[in-house]
Amino acid sequence: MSKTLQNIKLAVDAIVFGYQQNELNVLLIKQKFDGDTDQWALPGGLVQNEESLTEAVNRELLEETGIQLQYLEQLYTFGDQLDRDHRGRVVTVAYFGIVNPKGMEPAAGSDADEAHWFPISEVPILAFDHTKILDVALTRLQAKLNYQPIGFDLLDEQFPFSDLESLYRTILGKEIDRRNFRKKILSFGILEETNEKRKIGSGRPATLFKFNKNKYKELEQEGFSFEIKFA
Amino acid sequence: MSKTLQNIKLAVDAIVFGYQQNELNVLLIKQKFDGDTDQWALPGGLVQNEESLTEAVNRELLEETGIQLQYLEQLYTFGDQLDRDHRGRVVTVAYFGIVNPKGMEPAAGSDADEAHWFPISEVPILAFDHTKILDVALTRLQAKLNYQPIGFDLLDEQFPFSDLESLYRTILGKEIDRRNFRKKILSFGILEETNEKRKIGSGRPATLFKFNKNKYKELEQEGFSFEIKFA
DNA sequence: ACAAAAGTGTTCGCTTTACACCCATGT
DNA sequence: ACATGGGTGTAAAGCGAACACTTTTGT
Repeated sequence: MSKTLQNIKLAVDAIVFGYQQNELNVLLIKQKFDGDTDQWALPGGLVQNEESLTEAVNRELLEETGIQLQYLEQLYTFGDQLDRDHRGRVVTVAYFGIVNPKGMEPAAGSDADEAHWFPISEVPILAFDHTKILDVALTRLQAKLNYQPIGFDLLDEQFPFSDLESLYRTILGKEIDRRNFRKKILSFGILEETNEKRKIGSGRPATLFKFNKNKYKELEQEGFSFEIKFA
Repeated sequence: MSKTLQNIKLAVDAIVFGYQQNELNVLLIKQKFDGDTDQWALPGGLVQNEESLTEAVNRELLEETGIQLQYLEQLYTFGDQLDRDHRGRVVTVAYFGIVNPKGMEPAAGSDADEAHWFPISEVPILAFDHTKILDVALTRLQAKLNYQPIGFDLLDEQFPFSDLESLYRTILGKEIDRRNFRKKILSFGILEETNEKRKIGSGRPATLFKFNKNKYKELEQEGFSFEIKFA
């Protein structure tokens, strides 16, 4: 076994989802290439020698978009397509995160010309294999919605029930029964009713709820599991 | 942004589970280090420049143990612990697979002194962070058992129902109700009853079943999902 | 005849589903 | 008064959980 020197670069990419105006959005940057046409891409870049993968992805995200997240989850490592990056062989570890984009306006950094939220339905063709990566992330997001209370991270701290409903409807792309949905979620006991109401134009004002994270963690420890099924 | 040359090595590791004599086993190799004490480790090694990750892990597995699998699934990429390998910074992509060890006796290759099946309960302390990796893989295996028909890959082509029962009991580490389990599995319609029976010593001979993979794929396409719950 | 393993149904409670009308506010 | 979105209950069906005796073989 003669060993030639390994010449593989290791990168990280971040898929950050946000939810705004009844639409699922994803954070993209405009890549500046020397002498190449600009293209939109997921934020990300090469891992540095002395940083962990988690550090790398958080750093890249901050540098390129100005956004910081509390939590990014490892999604998948893409390294089977040898020519996925024309600059040489690059294996990338993709992370995904979700955030309420309110007050999270991206500020372009040094690596990127621009950083923007794109509604999922309007995502342009992406650089490298990022379209595929986004697709994998989206599938994971949809799956997680059913067994983890991630919906709350995408909403404001206080939200009317209808926001949660339409979030599920939007991301899963199916209709859900309002009554059954509300009953189910409330039965978990992880939502707190506030005294505030939201009025928007006409219609009855909605009671605002907030997610009780401590209660959720407590229940989780007792073996409770968040789970929503839709036929 | 001054770029220093990236000096990170990329490796793959394989966690291969087998089921034998009512015990879950895992495939390990004895690592030969020059001037270092021998240690048991997961099969794996550095990715070569011109091969995909999947190719790499299959190649390493074949070289080190003589075993070939049809399917290895990506588990997780371990790269947050900078000193996980004392030979320098190594990020490893772990894959896991399951196999019926019958007729899969490991043959040690050039990289490894020996390769052996170890019952999970008797796994020694492993090299690097392989103990942790194995732990992650085990958790995943237990989870998958409940929503994918992987149990059948661990058994002989034809098996009595009791084998499947004890496989679940062993891997999940809990008791299961024989009647309910059988009812549930049979209700999926993915098992075929054969005309053969197995007798072992005393006791009523057991009808042998076989897994109908085509039927399963068909049903899956129609939206059917294999799912077993135990309280 | 006894020991050993395989095979088999029913009942109860809970969860899921389907479904339609009234309430509070703005215009 | 009407339009708009919020809020609510019940019945039927399906699923999961609990549970014990009979059958077939070897010794």
